[in-house]
Amino acid sequence: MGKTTKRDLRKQILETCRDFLVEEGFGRMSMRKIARKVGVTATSIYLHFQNKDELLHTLIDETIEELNAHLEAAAQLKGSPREQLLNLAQAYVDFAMQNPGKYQIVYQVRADEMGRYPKEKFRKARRGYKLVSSIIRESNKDGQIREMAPDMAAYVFWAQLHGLMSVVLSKRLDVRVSQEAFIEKGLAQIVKGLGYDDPEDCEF
Amino acid sequence: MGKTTKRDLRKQILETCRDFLVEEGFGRMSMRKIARKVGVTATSIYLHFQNKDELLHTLIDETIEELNAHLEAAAQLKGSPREQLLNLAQAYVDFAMQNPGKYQIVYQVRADEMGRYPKEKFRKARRGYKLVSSIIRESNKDGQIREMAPDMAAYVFWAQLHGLMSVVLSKRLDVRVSQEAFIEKGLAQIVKGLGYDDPEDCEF
Amino acid sequence: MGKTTKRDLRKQILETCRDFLVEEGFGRMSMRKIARKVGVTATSIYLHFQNKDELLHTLIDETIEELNAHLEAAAQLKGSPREQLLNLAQAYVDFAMQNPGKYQIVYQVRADEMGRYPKEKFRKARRGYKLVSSIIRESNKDGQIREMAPDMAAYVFWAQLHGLMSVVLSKRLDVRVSQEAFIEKGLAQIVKGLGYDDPEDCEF
Amino acid sequence: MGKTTKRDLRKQILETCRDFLVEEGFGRMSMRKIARKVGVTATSIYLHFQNKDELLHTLIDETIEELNAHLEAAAQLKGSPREQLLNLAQAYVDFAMQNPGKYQIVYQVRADEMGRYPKEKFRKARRGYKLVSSIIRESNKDGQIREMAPDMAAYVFWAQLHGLMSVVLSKRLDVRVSQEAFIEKGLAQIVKGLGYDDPEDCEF
DNA sequence: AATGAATGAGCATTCATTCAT
DNA sequence: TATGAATGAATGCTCATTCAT
Repeated sequence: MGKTTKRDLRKQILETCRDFLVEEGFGRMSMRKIARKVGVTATSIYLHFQNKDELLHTLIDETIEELNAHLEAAAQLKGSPREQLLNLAQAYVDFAMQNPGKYQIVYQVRADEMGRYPKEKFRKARRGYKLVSSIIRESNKDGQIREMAPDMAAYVFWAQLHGLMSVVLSKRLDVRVSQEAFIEKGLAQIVKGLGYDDPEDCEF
Repeated sequence: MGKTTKRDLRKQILETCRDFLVEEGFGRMSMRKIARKVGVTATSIYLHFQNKDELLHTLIDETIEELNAHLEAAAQLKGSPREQLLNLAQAYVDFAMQNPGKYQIVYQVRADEMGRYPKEKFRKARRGYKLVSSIIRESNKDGQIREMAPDMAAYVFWAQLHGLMSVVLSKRLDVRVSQEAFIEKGLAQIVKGLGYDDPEDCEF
Repeated sequence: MGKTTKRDLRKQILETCRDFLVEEGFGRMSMRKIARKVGVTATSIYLHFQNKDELLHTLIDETIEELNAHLEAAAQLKGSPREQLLNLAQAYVDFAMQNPGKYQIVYQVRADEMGRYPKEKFRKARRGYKLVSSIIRESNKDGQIREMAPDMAAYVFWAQLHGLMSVVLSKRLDVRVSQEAFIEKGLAQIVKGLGYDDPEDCEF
Repeated sequence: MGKTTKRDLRKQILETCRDFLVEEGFGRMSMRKIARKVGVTATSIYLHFQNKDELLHTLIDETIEELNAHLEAAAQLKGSPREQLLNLAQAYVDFAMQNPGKYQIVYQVRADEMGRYPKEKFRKARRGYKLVSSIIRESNKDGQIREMAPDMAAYVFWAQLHGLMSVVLSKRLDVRVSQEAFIEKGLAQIVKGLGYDDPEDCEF
């Protein structure tokens, strides 16, 4: 059991790093602070990560992987195109709300603050786009919606979603407004913007 | 005129500060660097700003003011509610595209990175919400749209808009996608999400 | 008077740096040690020198300048070519014996230890060569010696002289051997090697 | 054979240590770097050497032994005293040119950089002096030269030789000057300085 | 309104070494 | 004979800030 706890130093470091990154931002995160919080010498971090950059990149990589897994799981669920879109969006929202730290690392930490993080890697985070654009294409065939630029529409879809989460997580939302209602309304407007009629809206 | 240039030290500091903030991120901005670039001693900054935080807060304050002025100017323009909304959105987009640095200071610099920036001040940035929600209310009367939660809809409107700009400015948009087309499509989906039919779409 | 002492911080740093360089070698010399010995914070050094390299280069530059001045002063003295050579050599020896630290900085600190010290600068230390080779050329005209390669002979002359000082200063000379006698004998052998007969040796 | 390679770890360490010492200087040599290059853990070095100092001292010891062996081999060669001296000098030069690293470890690495290397050990490097002084004594009997202080002359001889090699190996020799010619001329001047006439010079 | 000198705290990183395995 | 995890001290350097001038 001593083993179990000790062996997880690597994991502990990553988690503590994430905490600092989210709570204090990249600029104020430091190897020493992480070490202090974890309870080891700063030197020990270097036994697990070559340097600050590598630590950071590992963090980003693993988090992107995790988010992608979430989205892909949601993509398995069946339903009408509109439902499928909402499933995806909901998975995204859930991930963000349940792991705000992780979400912010993938989407909000400023690119240049990320040091020399290889730009292409961020593109892995784009896996979601394809899922959405293929659903839209599907809907086109059905005739349910008429979307001439499905890829672009998919980009817009994610950007809008990101806008919602960004406002919620950065705590810039008016405190008198319910987060849940805001998100629900947001999702509705987003799919409506894509051309899907709200079934309740036009029920006759 | 030697005077004129000298007198502007305060302004120069603010501008240089903004440059660093945008180009290198909060973490790498420093009083010394600002001073060096401006051509004065670091000490001199303290004659104009009590400390780093105050400098930063001033910067944010002034930038929010400027953005608000832009939006209010756009709100003066006449037109149908849909046109008015698009005018506002366009003003916002223009400001962001023409002053990406300023935009990022108001909307993207992470709250906690901003040091101890008083949270309420960010709410000044919300003046835009009211403009939008009153337009929506107007439309409701017209019967053009039927929106039961105009305030919430306004919040979503801005969040989505912010999502678009955020993706564009953080350079996470796929390079093969035209920024202009993306923004145009985005605006279209946003207003459509609010219930305004695209006049070209369903014109007969 | 407080002034006088304070203002000399730059000089103090240079001298302390030299001490460490000579006593402990480049590798063990450190900004912090210098600062501690001088009685200031390490940071203060950076008010006078941009970084460790610049401090080092300044030290080398100034020391080379000083040695050159010594040699040039000696070159003014009149006398037979042999005497002139001995004057130069003696000036060199005197400088080395009186300022062992400075001497070692110019001639013994390993080139690559010197960090990125621009190679050409070391060539300034060669000013002595020209003085010697011109004396040799002079002697050739006199017929006193017959030296077909005066430049090369000058190089050898200095190298031998450096060999002598190097042995003395690195304390590798047998302690039972008198330094003065060693140097005197050394100078004699060196000029003899150039072809100048020792006047006392073969006087009739 | 796997064994053979493994068993040589001690030797590999010594050699890698020498490489670093020569290429990067004492200051930049480190146990970790050696270990990394050799392909073992830093800890492993401690199985062969008590600490950094012992590793260093072993290196010096062995290298001095090797140089001495070279000189003694050269001392076996027959010939006139002048030839014998030149043989010795040539052996020294050859060793230095073929093993610049080893040479520098014995003669150029600064004494105090060597940590607490016991000073007396350097005296073993003096074995060459005796060889030279006995040759000079021999010449005195022949009447070929008249040298009243053979020991001192021998010291000077080696110091001059060291001066030559030092200039060559520290790359302070003007690049336009041929190393070979420089050394040849140097040797000639050195023996001439001892009183041996150059046979070609005064052959009739 | 501005400077120059100084500080103390912090940072990323490297190092020699130890210890349990 | 070797490793992996850990440490404590050190290094070069930057930073925000203060103070006397």
